[in-house]
Amino acid sequence: MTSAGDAGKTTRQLHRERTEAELLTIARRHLGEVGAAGLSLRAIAREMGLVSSAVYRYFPSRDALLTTLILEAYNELGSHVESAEICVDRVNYRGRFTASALAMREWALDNRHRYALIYGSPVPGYAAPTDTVAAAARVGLVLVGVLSDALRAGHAATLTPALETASPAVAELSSILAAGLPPHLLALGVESWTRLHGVISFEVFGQYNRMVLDTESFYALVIDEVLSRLNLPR
Amino acid sequence: MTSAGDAGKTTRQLHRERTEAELLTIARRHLGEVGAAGLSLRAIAREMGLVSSAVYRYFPSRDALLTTLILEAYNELGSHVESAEICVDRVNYRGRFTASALAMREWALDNRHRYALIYGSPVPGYAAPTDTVAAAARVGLVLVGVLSDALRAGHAATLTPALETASPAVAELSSILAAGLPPHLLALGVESWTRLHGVISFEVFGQYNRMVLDTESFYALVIDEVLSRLNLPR
DNA sequence: TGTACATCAGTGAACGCGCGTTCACTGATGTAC
DNA sequence: TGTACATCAGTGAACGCGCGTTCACTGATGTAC
Repeated sequence: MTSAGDAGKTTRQLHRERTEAELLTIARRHLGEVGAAGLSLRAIAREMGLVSSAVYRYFPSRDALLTTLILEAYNELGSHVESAEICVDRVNYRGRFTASALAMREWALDNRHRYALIYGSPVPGYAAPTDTVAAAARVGLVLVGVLSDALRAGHAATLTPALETASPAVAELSSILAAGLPPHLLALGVESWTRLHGVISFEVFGQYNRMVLDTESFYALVIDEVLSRLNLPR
Repeated sequence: MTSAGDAGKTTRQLHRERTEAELLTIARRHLGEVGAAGLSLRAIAREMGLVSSAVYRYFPSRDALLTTLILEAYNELGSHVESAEICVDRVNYRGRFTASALAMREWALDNRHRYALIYGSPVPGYAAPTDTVAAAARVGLVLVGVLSDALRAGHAATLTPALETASPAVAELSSILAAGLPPHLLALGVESWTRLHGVISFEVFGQYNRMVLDTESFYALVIDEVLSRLNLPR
């Protein structure tokens, strides 16, 4: 039970950390079963064998718990994608993009309710704090990073006239995300990310029922389409 | 208050129809204020000045009411897009596609909660009946119809090798949607639709906050990208 | 090492709320003769 | 046109449920001397 980071911690601290972790584990599972709107502090407490008010020693309110879960979901998705991408040879741009895209879908399918939590309809009555922005941007950063590296290596996507004129639409992003990437490429990156998200959300939310039979190969097809638009070298 | 279709109807029937319509109007507004998960029969009855049990004379359960609202939303979105597309000169394929795409976004922004209802996270505890499929397909049908007409006029999108081999992924659709359209074009159509949806859902659900500044021109850019992929004649 | 006090995780009862759904009923509207 | 019966929209009370949050409390753990 004791791990490296436990040194110098009191019994109380260790206990608190373990309880909080267990609380989150159960919350995560409940989220997967009933969805965000149905997530109940009392139900979580009940399952832990705690009285409902005890949960308030760990989270000041239901909203605070939700915020934690949302941040966690963004970060887990982010690191899932990051660690898939990092395994690919740096100069294999297509491979890096493909690995990222596949990791996105994989995480979404394994964590449908959590994907819904962060990308689906906003939870009624819940207002997301602004500090989720950085966590939310991680996936986008990975994709844009590939484009950025490819560009530095001399591989650029074809620019259409519309792309050049409309590019200021995503201007503000450049400061947050990827300094040095020209705005039209950034716009293309955001659009590519959106394309992947669109397919995933249609699949996860059941819109492809009785429409797209083999969602996996359809996703592969979309990746292929995106790659050829981005003109990444083979 | 009396309309053309009222002929031969009894006072009771007329009253019932008016009450049901008012019920739905209020339900629609509540949906826009609290979202699907928070929609409450009691709150609707309260606002109508009815006792809560009276609602059961009109809808056998909360789920039945939700189903009606969902069907209604699909059909309204569907006819909104259809009537935008029908106004464009038949041989102006780009115009027809653009008009449809703009109508999709327009409806979504004017009906954010209803868009969430049909395309967002599934409502917890609610199981959608299968008869929504036809209503859900209407938007897709419009887009695919444009492609189909363009093809008949001799304009076809470029096929990539991946597109040809992966095409069976959407095979079943062909029977439902557009007989006569080759599967790869159908796949491209579904992908185009998904692209539009991806952008709209990111915008409606707030993912573009602090990322895409001018969502309207970004959407225009995406339409442009999709059009050039589809190779529709100018 | 031992004692006195401070911290704080967890308790249990309570507040006040809203929800979906059932059921026996009343009284107005509709229908058959 | 008038009467007798059937239909059915709306009532009001009730059932049983779950929820988030507050609050004074107990008792174990931690800390300062």
